[in-house]
Amino acid sequence: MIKWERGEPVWESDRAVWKQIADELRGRIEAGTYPPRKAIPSLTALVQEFGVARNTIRKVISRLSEEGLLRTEMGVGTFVVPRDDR
Amino acid sequence: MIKWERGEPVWESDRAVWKQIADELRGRIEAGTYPPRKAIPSLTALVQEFGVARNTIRKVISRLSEEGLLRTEMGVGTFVVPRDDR
DNA sequence: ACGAATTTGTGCGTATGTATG
DNA sequence: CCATACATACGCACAAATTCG
Repeated sequence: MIKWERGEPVWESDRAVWKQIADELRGRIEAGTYPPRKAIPSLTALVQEFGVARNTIRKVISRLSEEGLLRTEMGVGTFVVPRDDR
Repeated sequence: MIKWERGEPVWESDRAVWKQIADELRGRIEAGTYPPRKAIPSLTALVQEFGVARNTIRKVISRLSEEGLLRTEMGVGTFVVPRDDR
């Protein structure tokens, strides 16, 4: 879980930022904060929330997609794959 | 298979460059041009050969690694995974 | 023990293309 | 036409790990 200070995430120095964000989003998916079949926030929104570059968020989405947790529809959004569909 | 003209690769316009390079390297692995357990050329070497950006080659390596064809050791190189180990 | 060279890893910025609404 | 959103591709800088002299 990411620690926050003054509205800014505090990154652990010994793990890649993208991995920390991936864990965070994975947690939100498991917790239902991002519900099944619903779109997660847009790339831009996640970039703003975590204060990182586009490519970093794209790497996270890419990884979670490989894990089967997310499915992207070009030009539409990125959606949480229901557990039954994985 | 990538077409070459005057020492420069000719990219098909309807497919992503990184996919064309991925197919090329996959072919070299299957053909034994890049033999099992041996290191493929370095990122820098591939960047020079294909005349593309580092990130583009990294995406190719990343994909082929996901497919189980390659295995990377940081600071050492990227190696062809023998068929028996896949 | 040290440092340089090599190689892969991470992160950022930017631009352009494609698809949808 | 415009806004939004994802896809591809370029460049740059620095970090981390390994190898070798």
